[in-house]
Amino acid sequence: MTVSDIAKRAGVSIGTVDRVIHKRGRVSDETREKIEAILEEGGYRPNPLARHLKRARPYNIGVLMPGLDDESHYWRQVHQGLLAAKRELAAFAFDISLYPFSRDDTSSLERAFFSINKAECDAWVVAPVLQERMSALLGSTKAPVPLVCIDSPLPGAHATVTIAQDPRRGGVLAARLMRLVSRSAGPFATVRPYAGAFNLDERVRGFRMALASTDGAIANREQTMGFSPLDVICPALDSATVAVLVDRLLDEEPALGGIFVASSIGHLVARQVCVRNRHGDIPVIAWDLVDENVVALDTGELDCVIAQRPFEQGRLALHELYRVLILGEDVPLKIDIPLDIHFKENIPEDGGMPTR
Amino acid sequence: MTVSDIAKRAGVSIGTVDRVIHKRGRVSDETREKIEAILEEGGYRPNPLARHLKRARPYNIGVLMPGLDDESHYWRQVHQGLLAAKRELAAFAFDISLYPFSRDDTSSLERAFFSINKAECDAWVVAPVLQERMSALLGSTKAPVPLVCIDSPLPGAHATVTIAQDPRRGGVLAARLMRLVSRSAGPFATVRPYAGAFNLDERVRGFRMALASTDGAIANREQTMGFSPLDVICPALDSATVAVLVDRLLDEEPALGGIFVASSIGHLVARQVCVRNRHGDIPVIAWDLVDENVVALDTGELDCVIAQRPFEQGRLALHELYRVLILGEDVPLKIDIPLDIHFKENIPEDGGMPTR
DNA sequence: TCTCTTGACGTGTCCGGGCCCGGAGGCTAT
DNA sequence: ATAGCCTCCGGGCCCGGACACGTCAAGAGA
Repeated sequence: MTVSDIAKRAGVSIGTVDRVIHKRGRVSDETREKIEAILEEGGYRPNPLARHLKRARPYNIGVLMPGLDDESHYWRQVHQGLLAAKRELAAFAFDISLYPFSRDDTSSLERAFFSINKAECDAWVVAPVLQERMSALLGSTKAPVPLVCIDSPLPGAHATVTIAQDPRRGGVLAARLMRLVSRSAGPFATVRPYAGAFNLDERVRGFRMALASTDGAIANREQTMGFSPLDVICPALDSATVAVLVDRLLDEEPALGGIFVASSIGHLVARQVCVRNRHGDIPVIAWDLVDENVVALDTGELDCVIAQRPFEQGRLALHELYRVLILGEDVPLKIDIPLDIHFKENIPEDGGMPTR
Repeated sequence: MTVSDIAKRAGVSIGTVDRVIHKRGRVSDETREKIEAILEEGGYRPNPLARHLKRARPYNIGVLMPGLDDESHYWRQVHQGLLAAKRELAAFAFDISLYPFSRDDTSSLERAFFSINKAECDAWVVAPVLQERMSALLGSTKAPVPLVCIDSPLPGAHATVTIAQDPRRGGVLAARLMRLVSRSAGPFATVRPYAGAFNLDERVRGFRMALASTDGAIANREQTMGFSPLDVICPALDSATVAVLVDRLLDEEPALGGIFVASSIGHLVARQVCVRNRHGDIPVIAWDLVDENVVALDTGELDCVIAQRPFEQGRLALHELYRVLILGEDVPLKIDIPLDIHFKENIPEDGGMPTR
C-alpha cells in the first residue's frame, strides 16, 4: 500500500493523496473523503525508509539526567545504552545531546532544564531524580515533544513512556535475600544517601514492610521510637563519612544481622564492615552493578546486588522514541524493568553492557 | 559520503562507482583503484535505507529449533523475541520461517534440516539441541549464509554469532543458591530430562563441582560408587513418571537437602515434593521461567528459578542478522546471556516478554 | 577500409514519500 | 472584456542506491 497505489485507486494524483495525508488542505471535501476512506480501509502506513530518506535534519534527542561521572558512573551505563540504540538504528539519524545536572545541586538542574528547553529537541529523555523540582519544571512547561521517563516515574508530567522498576517490590526482594544470606534473625539496617528520593524511599519501605510482616517485634520497636536508628541517611558519599556512620551503627546495634544499602554506595559500607571484622556475620546487600560494586561482589565483601539494567533502560528509551517519531506507533505507557539479582557467581561478563 | 560525492571526487559517473562497490567488473584497473582509494579514505558506508528501498524481496530467515509447544512452550518465548525484533525492524522486511523438530525424534530433525536447506533462506537461526546430530548435518553442508546459534554453541559450525549462557557457571550459581535456600548440609540431588545434552550436562557438572569444593564427603561417596543415585535422568516428562522418580529419590535418600532440576520440568518435581509433604525441608531450584514454573514459583512450591532470557535471545538473533545482512557490519562472535535469578519476589510482570 | 566485437563508462529509471511550483478553471471587480 | 484572485489538483524534483541499458571508443578481423 503506497501513495501511488492509493492515487491510482482514487483516480487522482500522488500530490493530492499527499495533501490529504498531511492535512495540507487545498483538496475538495469530496476528493478528501474518498481518499481518507481508501487510507482507512487499506490501513496505510508510510514507509519509514522512504520517509526518512528525504529528511536531512537528524532527530535531536535531549537527555536530562545526572552527569556521567555521578553516582559511580551509573548514568554512564544509561548513556551507553542510548548510544547502542543509536548504533542499532544507524539507518536513521539520531543525535543525542546530554544536559547533565548534579543531584546535590538544584540550581544545576534549573540550568540544565533551561538549556534543554532552549535547544528545541525532537524528544526528551528525562531521569526524574529530584522529583519535586523536576515535576515543577516539567509541569509548568508541558513538553511539546515526546517525553520518556527513565529510572522512575514523574507524576503529572504525562510521559509518553515510563521505563522503570517497581522499587517497593525491590525492597521486598531485598528482604527475602537478606533472610537468605543472613544467619541472624535481625535486626537489619538500611542505608541510603538521600531521604526524599522516590526510588530509595520506596526500596527501604518495601524492605521494612516485608520484614515487619515476619518480624513484629522490630516493627514495634521502631514504631515506639518514632524513628529508626537502623535507617541511616548518609549526608556525604565519601568513604570517611560512610565509615563513621557504619562504625556508629555497629557499636549501637551489636546484634545487627545485615545491612541493606538501597543505592550504589554499598561497596563503601561493605568495606567498613570488613574493616571492623564483622564481614562474616553482617552481610551487605546493595543496589546497582556499578564498577565498585562489581569489584566488591567479586572479592566477596558484598554478598548480593540488585540491579536495574541501566544499559537496557537507555537502549529502550531511544527505541521507544524511534517507534514514536519514525514509525508513528502507539507505545506502551509503562515498561517494567525486572529486578536482577547478582551474586558473585553470576556477575555478567560484560557488566550488562554488550560490546556493540 | 554518498556515491555521487565519490563519483564527483573521482571524476567519474555514479554508475562506475556502483560497479566498483559491487565488484561487477567492467571498470579499468586505474579507475577502480582510484575509486577504491576514495572509498577507503572516506569510510564509505552505503545508506541502509536507500539500499533497502529498492529491494523488493524480503529477507527470509529460517529458524531451526524445537516446536513452539515443546518443553512447556520455552521455544515460543524465543519465537516471540524474533517477532518483536521483526516489528522493531519493520522498516526492513524480514520473513521468519520456522522449521520445527522434536528433541525426542532425530528423524524429525533430519526432515526439518532438509526443508530449511531447500528453502534458500538468507540466514539461519539454529538452536543446536541434539548437538551431535546437528553438528553432523551442519558440518556436512556448511551453510553458505549467515548462521546464528542460540541457546548453546555448536562446535565446528563456524557460526556468525553464538548467543548463549555459560551453563557450567549456571550450575555453580545453582549450588550457591541451594546452599542459601536449604537449611541442610546435603546431600543434594540433580534431575534432568536428558543425558548427553550439552547445556544440561554442564549445569549438573557445575553444580557438582561447586558442591564438591565445599563438601568432599559427598564427592567421595559418588566417586566410590562410580555413579550417583542423586543424579536422576528422567526418561519421560509426564507427571506420573516424574512422581515415581521423586518418590524413589526421597525414599532412598531420607536426608536429602534439596533438588536442582537443570531444565524446565522443575514444577513437576516440586509438585511431587509437596505431595510427599517434604516441601519445608527439600527446596527445589529449577531452570527457565516457563509458565508452569512461574506458577510454581508464585505458589511457593518452587523456591528459585534460574533463567536465560529466551525472548531476548530471539530478539538479539534477528538484530545481529540485521547488522550482518543490512548494515554489513562485523558482529561479535559470542554474546553472553546473563544468568537471571528469580524468586517469588521478582517474577517479571510480563514474564520477560514485553508487550510490544 | 569497413564492419563487428569488446571494454569502459555514462544515463535513465525505479523505489516511496515529502514538498513545491504552477496550471486550469471559476469567480469577482474594474 | 480582462485583470486579478482563489480553489483544486497534476507534475515534477529530491533523497541515495541498484541495476538495466545505451554509447562511444579502440582494436580485431574480413
